Amino acid sequence: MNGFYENKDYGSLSEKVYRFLRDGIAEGRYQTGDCLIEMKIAEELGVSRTPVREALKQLELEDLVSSHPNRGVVVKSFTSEDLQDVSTIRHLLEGQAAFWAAQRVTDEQLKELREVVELMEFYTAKNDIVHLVALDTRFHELIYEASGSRTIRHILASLHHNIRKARQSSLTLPDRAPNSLAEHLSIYQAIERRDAQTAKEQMEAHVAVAAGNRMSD
Amino acid sequence: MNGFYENKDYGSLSEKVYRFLRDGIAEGRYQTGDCLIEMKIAEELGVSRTPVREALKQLELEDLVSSHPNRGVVVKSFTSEDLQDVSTIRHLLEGQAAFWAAQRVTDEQLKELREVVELMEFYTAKNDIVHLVALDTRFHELIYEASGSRTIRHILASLHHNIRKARQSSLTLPDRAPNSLAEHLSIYQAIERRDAQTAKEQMEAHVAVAAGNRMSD
DNA sequence: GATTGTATATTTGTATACAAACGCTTGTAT
DNA sequence: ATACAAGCGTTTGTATACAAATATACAATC
Repeated sequence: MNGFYENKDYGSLSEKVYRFLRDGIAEGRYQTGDCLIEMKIAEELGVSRTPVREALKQLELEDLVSSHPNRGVVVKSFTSEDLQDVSTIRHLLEGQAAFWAAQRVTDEQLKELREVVELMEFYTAKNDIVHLVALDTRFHELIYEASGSRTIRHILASLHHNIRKARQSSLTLPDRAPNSLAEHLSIYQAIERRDAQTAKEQMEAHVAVAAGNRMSD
Repeated sequence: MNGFYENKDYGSLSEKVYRFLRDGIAEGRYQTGDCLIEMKIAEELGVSRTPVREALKQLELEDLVSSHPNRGVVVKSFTSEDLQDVSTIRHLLEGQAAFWAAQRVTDEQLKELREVVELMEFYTAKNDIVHLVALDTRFHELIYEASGSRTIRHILASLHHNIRKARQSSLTLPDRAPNSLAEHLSIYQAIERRDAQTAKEQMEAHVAVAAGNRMSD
């Protein structure tokens, strides 16, 4: 099958279609320039056009596809310059998120962050890349959360998908894990002692390195 | 009437409904916490639920409303902290946009920018606030354009609506016009001589002041 | 009196039917 | 042969009908 029904079955059909298409674009199953026809997708997935339309609308607002009126939607292209720009923007925003997180983090959030870092130490020792990637994502999400800024969370979540697509061909480099751990630890420690400026600088350095060799998410 | 049919009649119905609701939220016609019921809006506007759904979906993705499953969508609240955060984020991104604009601007775009600044001089002398506000918006949009970054344009356009809503009660201060002109001129000059760092700094200063007393858009 | 179960109303989620717009092909006239 | 127009097929845009989910009100039972 096409994997559609293997999705978790929580969420509405629109949600499922959305995830199916979004992942399809990120994984390259839908290529740049491909035309996404509502009817075809609906038939393939065994649903009606309505949830497909909603999914396409969402993709359009996330800038992953562009809709030509009465002509269909096509998968947008991402130049390497686009990717570069997204990295820079993420650099700016992640730094600011860390800054705010240091100022606004709650004890509960700090505890969660600490746990993530400790797990990172554990899996780094075992060189377990799969878990480390998941923990990295979790670490960053916790910081967005701790920043207390709805807007920054919103923007970074939206950028996430662009990054995924842009990154489909550039592979993860595993060797960076130990360095990555040290960086995460520095960020955590700065936040723990409420040192906003340092937290920001450490995060900027971390994102800059990650952007350079495409490791963390 | 409710003003819906006074909209320009280009664009689809969904577009028109979207603009109607978005402006309604920005202008306070829909208050924080209000429930937006598809059927009611559809009846009020004399359209079916389908375009209303699309409009609500878009508003949700712009973070202006939140949708509770099977309960309806409600207009989100904006705390003063949210507004503060949006200003900071805008500060960062506008600075970066100016930086890139200085590096990437085309002669054609430079000419347009110059024309806008000259018009600003003209209307500042006449103290014509209405035209100045429009020109200010135009100036910033041209810089987004010149930055060549699709992503930054996308994010800033989206923030624009949040800012509009958050700002509904804080009025425009007219006295700043002469200072504002000088700031725009400095930014333009830095871009003209391709001085990216200065363009960025000037823009950041400009946005910071504007955020402080709510003048420019 | 409090709690729980059921019926009902409200609202969203999805499917389908129909209309309008656009591109493309084909046919005809010059 | 080429230019232009008419017709057809494809695809989106919109309306409507129906199904599913949830809250609410009310009654029954403990």
